[in-house]
Amino acid sequence: MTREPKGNPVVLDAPARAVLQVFRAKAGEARALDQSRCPVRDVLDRVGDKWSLLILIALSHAPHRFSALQRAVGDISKRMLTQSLRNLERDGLVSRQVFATKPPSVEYALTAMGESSLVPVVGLVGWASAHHDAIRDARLAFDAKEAAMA
Amino acid sequence: MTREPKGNPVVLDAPARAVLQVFRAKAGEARALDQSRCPVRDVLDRVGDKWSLLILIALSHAPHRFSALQRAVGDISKRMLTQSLRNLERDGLVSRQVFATKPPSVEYALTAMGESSLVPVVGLVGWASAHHDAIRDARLAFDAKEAAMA
DNA sequence: GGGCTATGGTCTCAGACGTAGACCACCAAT
DNA sequence: ATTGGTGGTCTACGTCTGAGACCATAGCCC
Repeated sequence: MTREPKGNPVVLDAPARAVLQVFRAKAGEARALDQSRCPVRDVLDRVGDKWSLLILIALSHAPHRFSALQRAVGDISKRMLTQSLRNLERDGLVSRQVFATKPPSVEYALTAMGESSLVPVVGLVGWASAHHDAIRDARLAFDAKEAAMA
Repeated sequence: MTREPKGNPVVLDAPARAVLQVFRAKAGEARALDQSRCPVRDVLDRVGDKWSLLILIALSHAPHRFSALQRAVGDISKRMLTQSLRNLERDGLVSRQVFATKPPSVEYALTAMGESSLVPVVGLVGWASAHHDAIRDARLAFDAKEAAMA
């Protein structure tokens, strides 16, 4: 026992499993070849970045200028906004265009690739919003159990 | 020009856009109500964590013991592994089971919710692996342009 | 003119956070 | 007795983040 095969149905469909297999293969191969230079992992690092997703989502609505973007995201510092935008621009997800107005303004917009990244992102957001109640409950239960321990 | 409406076709389908709308609504409402306590955002924080995704993916193959997990992920420190596992467990994505063997062993496995999280995760991984060539090229181009500036 | 706004950033500094590695207690095999 | 393997914790160090000052420029108001 303690090892009973769980009865819950497989959640992943065939294409999802296929993608996972591809990922495992790439991860393994990359690790074998060149430790820590797995391409999928570094892309994930960027997408997984706290601010990048938020910026992408803000830009999904419309192009934004620097300070409009800062206001849209809410609690991001200029420093991190600059840095995240640089990374996003470097990765080709966001375009930067300077307008030679008196105080020069800069407009950031999603590129085609940036827009395409929204597809998996909304998947994630959808999952998150579908499960955040369950997660909150799990956290409460966990914290209660932990408090009981102490 | 510099402002021509881009001709690229809309990438998001209707359900995706709907999810995005929901996210924007939640984000806005949460920010209005209680700055920085947006539920979607904190779930995203966890999923977006560098190690959580890797752990989830490792566990998707089979349950792992602590040190097996560390070997599977590769370059994670015990400290971060412990911490990430605690968070994942707290959120109800991963279960922890202790076996009273002579050196007690601990087995971590995905819960049903953890498995369900793989669906959006593979979406992300799929996107990443589909685009990492383009991203690598974009980075090269960006770095070259930057070097030319200097 | 002096101060205020707003533009897009950069710079600095303190503090939070991640990492590597030692260490612990236990047991089996050598 | 040493070595290795179990799951962690603890500490010391270094990196990264966030808040805010600062820059140059051009209105605007008084």
